[in-house]
Amino acid sequence: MPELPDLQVFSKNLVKTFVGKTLKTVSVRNKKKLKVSVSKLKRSLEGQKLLDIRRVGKELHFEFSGGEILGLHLMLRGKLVKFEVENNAKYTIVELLFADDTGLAMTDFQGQANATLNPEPRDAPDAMSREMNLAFLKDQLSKSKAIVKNVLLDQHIIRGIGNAYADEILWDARISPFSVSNKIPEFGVKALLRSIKRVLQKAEKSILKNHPNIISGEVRDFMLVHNPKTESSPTGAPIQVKSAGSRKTYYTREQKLFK
DNA sequence: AGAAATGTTGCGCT
DNA sequence: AAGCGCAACATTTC
Repeated sequence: MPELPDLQVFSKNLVKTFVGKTLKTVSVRNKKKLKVSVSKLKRSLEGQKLLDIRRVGKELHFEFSGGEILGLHLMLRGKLVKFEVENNAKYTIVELLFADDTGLAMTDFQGQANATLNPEPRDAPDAMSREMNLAFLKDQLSKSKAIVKNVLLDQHIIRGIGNAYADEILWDARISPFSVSNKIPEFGVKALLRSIKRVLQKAEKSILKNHPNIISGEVRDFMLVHNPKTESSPTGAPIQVKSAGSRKTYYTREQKLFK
């Protein structure tokens, strides 16, 4: 559910509540997606101090004093819930209980949200990182015949952009989501890069301002085109919708189609 | 009360 | 063979 800007704000808010605390117990209520044994997870993390929480792509990384990292991925419907002493949330996947009896649970009624111990570092740069620059984007687009929206969404190429923000970014850059990646000229790639950074940065600021303590859910009321309640873009063009499965692409004729 | 929404994986088709 | 489209995940929330 949440996308990069939401997760970025969650990580900041979680830092305020939990960093510096010592983990008393980690409990796994649903181990379908857990790739290590529960005993190894407990051995690695329990008794360790939480040093930092960072967003990496669409994951949240909890860094502990022993050097181990717990990665949480909320997938489509995962939620984070704070609790005291006892976690009564339904559909809990994992729960962290700290020494002061405050805790954090990750829940998901679909059972898709997952936890990883020491997630593998990936080559693909985070959308907000310095490595995500013009040279990189140009290179990636030049070697792909896929439509540009699919490149933005491909977590093996760029980490962190989801369906809704991909539409917002492409509208901001005035590039059609159906443009063929290797046909986009340099000025288009530049615009796209600027829009990636601008749209994500603006969204993060807005979420932080309007939902200063949020650690769950998603905020998308400010979205300009990826928004079923809106009929036209700020510049007056009717918004078109194309469905692919259950996911939708929102766009307008203002966006240039390179093919 | 029925539709809609988000991400990832894996499979089949072109 | 790269790239697309779909199904599955299974319940909540609007």
